[in-house]
Amino acid sequence: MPQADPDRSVFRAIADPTRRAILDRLRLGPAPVNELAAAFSQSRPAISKHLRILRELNVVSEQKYGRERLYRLEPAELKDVADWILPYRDFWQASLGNLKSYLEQE
Amino acid sequence: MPQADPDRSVFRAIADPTRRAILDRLRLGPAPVNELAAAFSQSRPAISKHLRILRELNVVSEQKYGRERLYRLEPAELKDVADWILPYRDFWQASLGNLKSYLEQE
DNA sequence: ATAATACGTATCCATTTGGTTACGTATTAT
DNA sequence: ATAATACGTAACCAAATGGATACGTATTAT
Repeated sequence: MPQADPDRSVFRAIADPTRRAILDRLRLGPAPVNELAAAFSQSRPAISKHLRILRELNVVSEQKYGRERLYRLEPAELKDVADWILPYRDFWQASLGNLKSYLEQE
Repeated sequence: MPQADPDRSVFRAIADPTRRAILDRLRLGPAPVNELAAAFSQSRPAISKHLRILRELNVVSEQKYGRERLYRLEPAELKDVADWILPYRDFWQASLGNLKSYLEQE
């Protein structure tokens, strides 16, 4: 039984590098699909599919303006990622601390 | 031409919920494979495959102790996730701020 | 020496993923 | 009215993913 429940979390949204790049672009401000697609060496429908996933996982929202669709960053769900990663912070800070004291031994 | 370059980033490591759970467990301390596998309703080889991916993406390390393999969290790569998510923080804080002032208008 | 344990790996399989081209539709330009 | 633009979606496809079972090997227990 391969995979009963497909992952609906925001982690799937950011798993793909193209989708991360789209989000990075949207951080600068809303953009229509064509502008987003122009930045990648992929077909526009491919970008549309990525946008659909981002939409369904509520990481972006869409607004119709004439024949364009403005895509806008909806960062609320991304907070889940930040929340998940947070407890790990102590670990790499500890490691960096160890490295620091190791270097200072020289 | 579907996908020239497979994603080797840490984002792939944390894309799968089982792997995130493994990492969460390892935050409490190193563990042998059987203990990790016991926590999931998956076969041990399935967990071994997840561990291999986590190993290859340098999110965990393996150390042989007798016939056991101790897996340990290696959080350095996870910092990339934290670094990536960081700039988005301003956005959801802004949204929460807006909500707050909206509520205070009442 | 033999059996049991703790793994990793090989093989196989169904599903998902991420891409493509072809096409349909709403909106704007001519 | 007709053409062009800006999309979304459908159909299709190869590769990747995540699972299972079967098996091999090193280590420990008997």
